[in-house]
Amino acid sequence: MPSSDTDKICEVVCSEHHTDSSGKVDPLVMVKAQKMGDFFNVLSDPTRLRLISLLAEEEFCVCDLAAKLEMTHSAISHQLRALRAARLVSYRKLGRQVFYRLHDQHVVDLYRTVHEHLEE
Amino acid sequence: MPSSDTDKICEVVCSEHHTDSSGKVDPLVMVKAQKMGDFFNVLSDPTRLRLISLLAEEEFCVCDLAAKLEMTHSAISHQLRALRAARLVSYRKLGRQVFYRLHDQHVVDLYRTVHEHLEE
DNA sequence: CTAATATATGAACATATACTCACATATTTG
DNA sequence: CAAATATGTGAGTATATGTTCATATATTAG
Repeated sequence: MPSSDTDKICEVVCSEHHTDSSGKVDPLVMVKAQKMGDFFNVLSDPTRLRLISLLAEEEFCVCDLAAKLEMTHSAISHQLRALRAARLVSYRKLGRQVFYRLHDQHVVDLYRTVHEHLEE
Repeated sequence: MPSSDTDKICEVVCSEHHTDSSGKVDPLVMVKAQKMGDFFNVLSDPTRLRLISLLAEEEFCVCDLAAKLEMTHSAISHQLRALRAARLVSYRKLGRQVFYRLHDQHVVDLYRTVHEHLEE
């Protein structure tokens, strides 16, 4: 809860330093901030990013993804589930294998943009 | 730990379906994946995204940011600390106030790109 | 059919984290 | 000086989450 006795807001003073009158700028509404946060959250895990880095090159089955990341099938499957829920990957079944690929190019673009940004 | 008794990897079968020989594609190395994850993690919180949405428009002091988000000064200060640590914001002191602004345009671009992407 | 393989998933556990609370620091005001 | 204001921060708590483990489902091999 905001505005307790020991936590008052400064009403007039701060705003006087602003360019416009006072409150023309509004923050992103909560529901949109939440959705945007959820999206970034999917990309905040190293394992999921490594999966994306592989799928950015070609299609892979769960088995190979687990082998390349040297992690258990279970761990990989759980993360692929998260990527599926975020609609970041698609898949096709072939026998008992399931091949995953990136859902569209947009994620790759975002991935590469940030990847380059961090090369400094 | 991978490759327990109940968690063997399929060595040959899966790779035969691939275009190239087998293992030409390598995942993002752990240390880079971690750094990239850390970066996205900063953007995964709704409060921090709302702060960024405000700072994308103009400079604000902590007091006004707290007022606009209807949150305590403490909560805002904690999140600004995270944004500072990630070098996403800069600040200048003016008397007892501290005015924050986005460190560069790159974050704004990323923010707007994803914002538009989610408008579907 | 049974056995083996490939993947999916719920529960449990350990870790990370966002907020509150209390308090510290710094600056201005009286 | 003391009081008020603006911000920063450590500790505690509640929640979220990534992995392991056990198990379930589905497909293929024998």
